[in-house]
Amino acid sequence: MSDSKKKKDNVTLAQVAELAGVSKMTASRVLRKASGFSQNTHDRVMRAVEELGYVPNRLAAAFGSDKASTLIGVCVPRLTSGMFGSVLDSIDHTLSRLGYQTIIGSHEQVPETEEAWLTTILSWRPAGVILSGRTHTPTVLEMLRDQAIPVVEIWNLNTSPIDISVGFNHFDCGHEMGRYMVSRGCRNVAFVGAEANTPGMGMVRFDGFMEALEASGGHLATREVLIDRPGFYAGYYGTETVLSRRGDLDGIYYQEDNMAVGGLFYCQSKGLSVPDDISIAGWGGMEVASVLPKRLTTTSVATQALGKTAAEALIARIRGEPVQDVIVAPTRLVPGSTV
Amino acid sequence: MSDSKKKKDNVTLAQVAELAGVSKMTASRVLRKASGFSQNTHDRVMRAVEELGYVPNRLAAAFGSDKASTLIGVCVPRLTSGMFGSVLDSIDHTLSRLGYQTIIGSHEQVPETEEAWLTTILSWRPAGVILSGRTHTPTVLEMLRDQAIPVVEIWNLNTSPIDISVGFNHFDCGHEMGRYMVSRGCRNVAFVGAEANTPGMGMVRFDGFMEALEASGGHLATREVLIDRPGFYAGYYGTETVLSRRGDLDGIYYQEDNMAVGGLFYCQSKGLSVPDDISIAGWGGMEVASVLPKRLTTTSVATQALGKTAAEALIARIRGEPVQDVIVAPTRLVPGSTV
DNA sequence: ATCGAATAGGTTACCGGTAACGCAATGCAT
DNA sequence: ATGCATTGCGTTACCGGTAACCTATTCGAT
Repeated sequence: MSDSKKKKDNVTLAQVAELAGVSKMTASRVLRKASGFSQNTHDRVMRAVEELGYVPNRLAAAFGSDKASTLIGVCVPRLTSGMFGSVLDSIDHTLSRLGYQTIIGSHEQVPETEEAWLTTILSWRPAGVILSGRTHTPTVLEMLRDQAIPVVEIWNLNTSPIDISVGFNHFDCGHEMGRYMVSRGCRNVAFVGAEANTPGMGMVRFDGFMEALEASGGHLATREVLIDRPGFYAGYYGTETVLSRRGDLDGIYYQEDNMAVGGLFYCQSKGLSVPDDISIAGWGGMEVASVLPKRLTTTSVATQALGKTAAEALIARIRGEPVQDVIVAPTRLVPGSTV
Repeated sequence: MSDSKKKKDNVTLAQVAELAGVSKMTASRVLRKASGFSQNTHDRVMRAVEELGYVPNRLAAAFGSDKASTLIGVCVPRLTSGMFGSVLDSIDHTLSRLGYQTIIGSHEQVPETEEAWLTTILSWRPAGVILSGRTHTPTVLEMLRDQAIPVVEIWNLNTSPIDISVGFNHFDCGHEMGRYMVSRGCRNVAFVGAEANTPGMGMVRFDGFMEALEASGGHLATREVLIDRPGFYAGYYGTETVLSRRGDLDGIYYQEDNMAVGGLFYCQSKGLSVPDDISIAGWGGMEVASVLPKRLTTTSVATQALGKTAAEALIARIRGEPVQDVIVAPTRLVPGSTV
């Protein structure tokens, strides 16, 4: 149908302009919906675009103007996690709806990996970046300052953000769960976490948890933070460890739900009754928590809302609209039947 | 420390060249590790880069040469799935290691969404794209042909790919599981799937499963394909449906593991014994399958290998190295204790 | 009728790299 | 000593848009 050979030479704006009988600049104005053209001109340009099958070259646009970039860098701890997957999904949908494209990266909780990623991404002159966590290398801070680029830090609440922060209050999550577990009769509890070498926000929840325990009469009997990534396995084996260490536990708080589920199955395999013999609580409100024979007691977190809010805040800042600097994404303790 | 003001004017290659006492072109050659410079020149340029803190502008490079783009577009069905998350993670790591950046998108199994994404992405003149599934709109095919851009289709095996295909043999997966279930005594089985409106590869597995059933003496009693996305919930309620429809089932094959786990819990809640009363099998080899009280019978699939292979094949093609057109990623039936 | 502002559109220069080409100096075989 | 290939490096043009600036027309108000 079309006259495409091996590799069709891309149609340029100049060709569109020529066919429409206007200058490049006018065609550019029409396509960017800027002002300064008549309805008649608009129609002629659009017809030419249609006829030639013009595909704009954003590379050229972004290069020529440095305001025209619609690239957003997003760096999360890992892509394999359902939680971050959900956040990323939400970010990408929102950005895409607003006309931006997402370049991703994962830092695996290592600040130097984030730095390497940022160095590369900045060479694409993105319109903004979304980082996660609040641990950044000095170089990262310096680069972001030098580029004066909009930044959103997500996941954790950060009261003095680089630019904008949208996150959960992990401390409060842990605190609330601590109080709840004590109120349900837990006295001798353990914490099971993961990623000991590169602690993420799980440790902040632990801090809140500890504070609540101490304030309300509970006691941290032991804790086990595995080197592995959080997940079912880690929860399973972490539970084995803490139980073998202390036989008198009456509750375990896990870094997140998958670990809690792993723990739940471990307890089940040992004939321990939950919550009669031992209570179990997680964090995240992952889907699996709700189809278990016993609904897992957990903190449900709004990952979709977090992503959407973060993306919208970033674009608002890019467009120069007013934005709140610190936004707390909602979390909610959901009592199940495991505490 | 540095003299950064509000917004540091970016250091350009010209400044680097001037400081090194060479021409822009020579500096460019050094940085691209092209040939045509002496060791002495190389050192001087590198010292100038160091001193000025030069950050290359890939936008300009990619724009000026159209061979220099290191942007790769990757479009998956969804980002929230652990399986696709794992593939994406693997792709991103591999691309990053090879010096490329990943722009993502998700199409939710709707070809038109993929088309819209591709249109946008092509305006960035990427070095290549990775798509998933084999359902593409005619416009997508035309655009890819016109741009003559390297393409890898992942996830499903495709014997006549647009360019390169790296995928699982879903048909064989289903076929193998069908034979296995019959060999373990299943006769009257059901299939529970998801995404009825936009079927993905789960349906191909079903086709293979059916063929095996018919060939080996089994019988498909009923099937339920939910509108929802695959997941624990969908599996739970899908199981309720097929069991209420047919009380005489002795086996259920699920589109994937999370659904199977949901089904397992449903059976458990109804006092059905697995596998004595009913057998359950999934697909995917997700982590949760191995910490369950009963190890789920499933097909383990190499998502990491799939991603890595796909990324490597794409880059090889971009670099003009020889590549196999059709690559099958390994899958393996893993007997558990649920069949 | 006159004037200033608003509107429509063109011209020029430039963003920061890279490809293509050219040329001098060097090395090596005859 | 001569011829020729190789190496090292500079010059020029260009990629495809956009910003900044400028001109000509139109229009309403005085």
